[in-house]
Amino acid sequence: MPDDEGHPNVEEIELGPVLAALADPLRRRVVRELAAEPDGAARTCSSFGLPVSKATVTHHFRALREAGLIRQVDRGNSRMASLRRADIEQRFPGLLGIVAAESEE
Amino acid sequence: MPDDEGHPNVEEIELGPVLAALADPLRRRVVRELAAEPDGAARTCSSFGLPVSKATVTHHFRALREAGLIRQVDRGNSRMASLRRADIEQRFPGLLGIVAAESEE
DNA sequence: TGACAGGTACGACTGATCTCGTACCTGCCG
DNA sequence: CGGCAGGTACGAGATCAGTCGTACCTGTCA
Repeated sequence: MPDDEGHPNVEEIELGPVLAALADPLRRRVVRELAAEPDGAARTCSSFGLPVSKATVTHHFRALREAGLIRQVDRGNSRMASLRRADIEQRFPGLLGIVAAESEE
Repeated sequence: MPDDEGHPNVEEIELGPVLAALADPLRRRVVRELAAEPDGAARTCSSFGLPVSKATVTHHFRALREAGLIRQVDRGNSRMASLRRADIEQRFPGLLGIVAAESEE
């Protein structure tokens, strides 16, 4: 099963890119908010209210998607992002919990 | 209790710098090798045989030290590095296990 | 149909990061 | 003492990452 539009499949998720993606505070915030929602929840990119331009938002979501942290699917007008919770938990158990436990600053 | 020579104390260890430090494969390798040794084990910087110059080795060990991942103490001629296992485990439980579980490539 | 909102693509700028060479300091040992 | 090995400091080069503006595409909705 090949990659679907830049989404690595589970066994292709590498620790290096994942940690690099999570090194950015804005991306960590996205993951944290998604982790706080019920499993499978999907939100639009713009619903996070990131304090950067649209182009930069796209850039950050691509980083998350290519690292394998989120899945993005087109739904009509927008593109919904959801956390790949089970996949990440399978590859790196506990990692999501560490990110989710970080407090806002 | 102030920082000791660039070593943050436990409550000052932040997730961002830690993840940024671990995003580099060379630094992850150092942490992995230290994690594989008995607790408290100390090794010289050069004993890891990193495939980079001395100056670059110093750079990477500073990144690890300032993130709070290792502790470096002068011992005569050399500077011994040891993993801050308990400190990291207290702040981010499971993180070391994730890094240690990564296989060589 | 036309306007608009959500996203993407591209190019550009800026600052950080990785890398190195060189110079230098400090113990150890012959 | 003199050399050497382990590390650091500094400066430089190259590459990468975060940011933006602009242009553009695509559904939705009045």
